[in-house]
Amino acid sequence: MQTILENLNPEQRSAVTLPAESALILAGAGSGKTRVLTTRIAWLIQTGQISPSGIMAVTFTNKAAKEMQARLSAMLPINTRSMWIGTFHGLCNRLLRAHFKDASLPQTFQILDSQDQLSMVKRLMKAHQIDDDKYPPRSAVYFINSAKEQGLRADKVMTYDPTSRQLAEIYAIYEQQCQRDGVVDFAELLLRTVELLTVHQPLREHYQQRFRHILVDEFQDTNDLQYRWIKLMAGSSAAVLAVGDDDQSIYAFRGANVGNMALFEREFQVRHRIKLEQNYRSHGHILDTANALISNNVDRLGKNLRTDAGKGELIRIQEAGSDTQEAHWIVEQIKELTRQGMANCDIAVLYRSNAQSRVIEHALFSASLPYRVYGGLRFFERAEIKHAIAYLQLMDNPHNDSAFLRVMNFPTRGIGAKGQETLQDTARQRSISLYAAVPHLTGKAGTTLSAFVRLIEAARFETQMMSLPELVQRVLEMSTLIQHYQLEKEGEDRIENLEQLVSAAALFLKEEGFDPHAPALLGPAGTAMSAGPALLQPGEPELIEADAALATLMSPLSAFLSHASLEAGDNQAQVGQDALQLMTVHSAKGLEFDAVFITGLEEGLFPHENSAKETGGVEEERRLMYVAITRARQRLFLSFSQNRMLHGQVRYNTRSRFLNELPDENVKWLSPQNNHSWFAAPKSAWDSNGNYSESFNFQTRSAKQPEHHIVVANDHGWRIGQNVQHARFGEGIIIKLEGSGSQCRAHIQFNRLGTKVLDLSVAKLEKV
DNA sequence: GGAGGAATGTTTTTT
DNA sequence: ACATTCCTCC
Repeated sequence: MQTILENLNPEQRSAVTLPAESALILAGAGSGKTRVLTTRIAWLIQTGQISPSGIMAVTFTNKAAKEMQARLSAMLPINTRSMWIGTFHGLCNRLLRAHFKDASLPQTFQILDSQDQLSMVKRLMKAHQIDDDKYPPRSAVYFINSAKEQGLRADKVMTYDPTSRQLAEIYAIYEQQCQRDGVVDFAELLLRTVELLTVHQPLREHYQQRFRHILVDEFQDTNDLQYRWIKLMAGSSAAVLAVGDDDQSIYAFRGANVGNMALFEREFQVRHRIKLEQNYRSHGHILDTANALISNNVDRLGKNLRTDAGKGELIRIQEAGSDTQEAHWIVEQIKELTRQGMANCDIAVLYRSNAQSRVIEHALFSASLPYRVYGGLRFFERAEIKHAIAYLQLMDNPHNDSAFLRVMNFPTRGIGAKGQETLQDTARQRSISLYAAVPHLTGKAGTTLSAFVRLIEAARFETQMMSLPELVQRVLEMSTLIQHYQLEKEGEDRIENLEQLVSAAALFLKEEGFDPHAPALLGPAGTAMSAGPALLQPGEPELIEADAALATLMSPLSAFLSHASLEAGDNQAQVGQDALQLMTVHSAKGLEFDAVFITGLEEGLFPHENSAKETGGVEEERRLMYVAITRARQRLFLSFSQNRMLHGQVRYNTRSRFLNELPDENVKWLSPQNNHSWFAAPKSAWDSNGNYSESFNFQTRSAKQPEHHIVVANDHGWRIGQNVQHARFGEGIIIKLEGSGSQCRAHIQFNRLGTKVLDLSVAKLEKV
């Protein structure tokens, strides 16, 4: 035991050896958070306080869960597969599989990913003749997901105007359809589990007694529903160890609620709050900079990183004339770093939004520097893979209409739009799935669709004794997907991907501990999995607890399909041996590099202009900047550009307010500072709530701008952030200016009427 | 059913 | 600017 506690600093050690009660660990960037989490688990087991089955550890990403498992098995000779370590969604999936009857789900329920969810909503809106201009499907999806995150079903959503009533109606229709199809979306996995545990006392008490220790990673990123789930699983006696960093909360835009940290302290009667402030990653100048920047935020739980490493190099700041020049400067700096012996893969170029990568990529490519861009399509999101998966889904659960629609005519088999419509009408009239509606059709559509149904049935019959990889292989043949892509001009890659699906299936079996030869369609007891209608009677209280191993809960096929939805696979970007790393600041969270470039530090870009409209938006941007800075171990380079091409137009931006928040003694300006009073925002103009600062950016239509010439005065005298009064619209604030000369428009956020775009030569505005 | 042109919407992202 | 999706026409 001594060994695992060795080399921990006092803070880490006290976190690892906390008594069995709930506690909050404020883990700063680079403070050894994962190490503390895994060592805590190992210590609990090794000291005999708990058996592995009494522990649950929750993360947000599969990557984090895997890393935790890997580190644990390196520390302890235990089988981590049998432990409850996983993502929120993965663990809820397990619970629902074990108690599908009590959750009113079919045994083979399937998981919709975001794409599927959106197309389902689109489809339903069309079928119910709901105007998708007035109610964009995206916002309907957003409405549904946020309602679910608040724990609200369609009949419980507050409606106060025609719009919300319509959205609630869409939600209700969607909910019904999901239940009929036997599918659940991501939010539903959580909500179903929360409802199940709320309603089902014996089940709830069972798990509350089982898990004596619950550990939650990245607690600042939890949403309200996830918090409720943790609370239900913990009950009154489990010890919850919440690990997080409020300064790294950058996901409020998708429902994360930092407030959960404070709420947790109150509701779980937390007596121990431990701060991990010793940083093992960055040199002094970098940390000082990060600390100074983040101190501009109010309402922090409070934390200051320190390091034993030396001050290191000053942070370099470069002002470029244009985005192209910025990219060239980056190339030069990278060349110098690699000349000094730094590996490409230890250097990262970060940006606020993906659109910025293009120019940088171009410069790197021209300089023949190897790079890898993160983000983009992942394996299971590729169209050809989604098609193959849809066939597999139909074999597992033929009532999945989304899957049916995706492939009933792919590859094309002569089922036109009309036939599809007839089928959908029939199904809707009878309240049955498309699959079940096929026998009711007559005519040509009926014949071709029956053939399709027979294909699925034949596939099920033929493969009933096959292992999963064999089954996948056979389905690729029977569906004629491979054949189809062979005829396509550029189908090579797609065929390669489809073949990779077979090996992905084999790898999956191995990783999850399935018998590699077990029939893929049969459930754990060797029984056929029921793909029956979703309307199941709640069974008797079943206290057969969910085993952590998927192999005991699902057929290999069902398990593989959940895996495909829950873990979309790697971003299969350019895989270079020793490549530079390009990514957004968001995706850099949790990573670290010897040298980091943070680019595009301009008002409107970083902080992003949209953030000014949201409450706390600029604070979140500042945390994002904090995350970016703390990725760097030795060298940090910051850059901004006087103009850049965005959305096909040249934009003129002022430098980011964040640059001015960095202490002079930690930075070195490489370019002479441009100090036009209206060009660089004076320090005094910033407001830590961030609502506002002096800056301007406006767009012009001229296609080619001289690269270094930038000074275009805002001749109309208006500034972003100016409070204004309009005769009809009342008071507001200018949030954006565009155009120049006589064609200048201002975007104004009015206090009462929302945002309007006004022509400055026409509108009568007064400064307030 | 597929090619090709118009319309559209561009912050961040995991599950 | 550029990618994606929609829509029309053969």
